[in-house]
This record gives sequence, structure tokens and C-alpha cells, in this order.
Amino acid sequence: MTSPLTIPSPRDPRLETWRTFLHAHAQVRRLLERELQAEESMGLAEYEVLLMLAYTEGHRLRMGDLADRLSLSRSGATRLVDRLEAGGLVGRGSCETDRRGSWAMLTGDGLDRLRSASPTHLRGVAEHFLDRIPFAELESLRRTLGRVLEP
Amino acid sequence: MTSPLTIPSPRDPRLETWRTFLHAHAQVRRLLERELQAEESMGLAEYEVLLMLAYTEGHRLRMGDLADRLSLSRSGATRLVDRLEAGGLVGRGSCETDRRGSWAMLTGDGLDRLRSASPTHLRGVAEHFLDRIPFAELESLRRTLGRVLEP
DNA sequence: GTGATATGGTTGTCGGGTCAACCACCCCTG
DNA sequence: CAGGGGTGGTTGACCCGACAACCATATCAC
Repeated sequence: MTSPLTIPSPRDPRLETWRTFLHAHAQVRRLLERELQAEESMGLAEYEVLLMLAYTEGHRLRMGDLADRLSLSRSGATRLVDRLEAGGLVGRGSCETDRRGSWAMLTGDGLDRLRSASPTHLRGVAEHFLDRIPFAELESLRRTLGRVLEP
Repeated sequence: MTSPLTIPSPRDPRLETWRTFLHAHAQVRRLLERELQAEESMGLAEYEVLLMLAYTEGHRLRMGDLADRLSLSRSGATRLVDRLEAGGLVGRGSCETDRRGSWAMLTGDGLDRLRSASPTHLRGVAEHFLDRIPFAELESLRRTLGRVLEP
């Protein structure tokens, strides 16, 4: 049995998996963020808002729903949509069925910017992440990480 | 053939893998951060500094080295060590062989805090990440993500 | 209906990170 | 050994996200 006040071993393979996960995320995210910012003057979070909106019918989403899809706090979503609204890429609308609610709505300009930014983003995701992983491992990676998200 | 100004399909399985990766990271990190903060008044980044220092001989690391191991910018490392130094968990020392350099050095208090925080952290990593992944998949996950980190 | 409780969203405040600029120092070249 | 480019670390300015408090509205119990 092990003392409760012992630090983990540096070589614990399970923890190495965890740490590799952290490093991979940090590295890829930083690269994508930089490239998208440099080439399209847009952050990754902004891009993902536009994308999520483009995916819905009517090109609109309730704020809380948007926050969930982006793994963001509600206030984070508010601020993010504020910025996009200031740039004219997203608008807000009031919800008819729940007067507390509000919609984030993709504008025409927003869709244009999404289209023009997509090649840069997709190239980055492929170059820094997907293309480094053998095709056969991609699906099992998705399944494995999917388990982490289950309740 | 596809137009270059088309947004990615919502069902593209490769991109779903990418998005699952982002969500998994956000969820686990947020949970660990909250728990460690609530139970040990410590952030994840702080914990990792103490751990990395504890792993080295002499319990010290050069600042840049530390930044690399934490996937952090150099200025980020400076700020982080500033905080830990203010709390007495880490000290700074000047480097004899390169007078520009400085050491981050683990203190006795730092080691104590690391020991007392480790159970919380390890429980969290297990509960929210490792234990959700079948043992057989852990090693392949590590290998797959390791590829992302290669130059 | 009326009051208690829960929920959607925004706001104040703050912690924590990046980038760019900078200084001090290393090291190489002529 | 002078000078010039490169590197380690810190600092200033700023951005972004979280949390908690808050308001407006919805929903439920009675």
C-alpha cells in the first residue's frame, strides 16, 4: 500500500497519457489560433461560433445552446457574440417563445467571412492534427475521447 | 469537385474527431481546475509547476525549460512563478553558468503543498479522464497523440 | 392567481495568459 | 578584443474567459 501523501511517479504511463493529451491540445490550439489570426484576423472561438450558426436551420442559436456547443460559460458566449456583433458578423434577436431568451443569428457578412476563413482553418486542422494521425487510428481516437464526454 | 469557398460538412468524421478532442479537453480541464481550486486553493498550472520541479534533481529548473514543459509562453512562466514565489512555494536563484538565466526552485513548503494536493489532483484525473478510458485503449491514445507532438 | 423557486442572459470584477518590446548577457566573427 | 546578432528572462499593454451577482421572465405548488 502507498502513502496518501506521495507524489505521482514521473514515469506513470497513465499520467504520461494525460500529459501528452494536455501538450497536444496546447500545441495544436496555439498554432491554429496564430494562423487564423494572422491570415484571417479571426480567433478560433469566433470561427466556431460562425460555424455552429451556419450548421443550424435558420442560421440561429439560443445563447445558452451556443455556449454548450463551444464548451464555454454563458458569460463567455455573451462576450464572444458581443464582439462578433460589433463586427457585423452576427446579430441578436429576441425569442418569441421565451422572452428571457435571445438568439444569436448569422448575418450574410458572417457567412461570407466563415467561407473565406474556412480554407485556412481546415488546412491548419489537417496539417497540425488530422494528417499526423494514421487514418485507421482516427476513428478509435474519436471513440475513446467520446467516452470522456459521457455523463 | 468542391468549391474552395465551401464550409466544412457538419458530419465530416475527421472534423468530428477534432471537435470531440476540443470538447474533451475543455470539460476535463474545467473540472480539474474547479476541484483543485475548491479543495486545495491551487490552480492546475501551479500544481504542474510544483510537480515538474519535484521531478528534477535539485528540485530546480531554468525558466525557459519550465515554460516548455508546461506548454506555456516564457512570459506566462514568469507570471506563474511570480505567484508561486509570492506564496513561498517556489524560489528563484541566479544561474552560475549563464548570468542571464534564472532557476525556479522548489521550496520545502512547495513540496508539502504538492504532496497534499496530489491526492485531489490524481483522483480528478482518474475520475474524469483515465478511468473513463478502457485500459487497452490508453496506450494507443498516448501513442496517437504523441504523433501530434512530433516535429 | 400568487408566491416560491428555477432558468436565460448580461454585467462587474478579476485572474491568468499572450505578444511585443526591452535589457542583460552569451558567443562568434574578423 | 570590439562589435553584432542571438538568446533568456522580465515587463507593459492588452485580450479573453470564469465566477458571482443580478434582472427579467418562466414555471410550479397551492
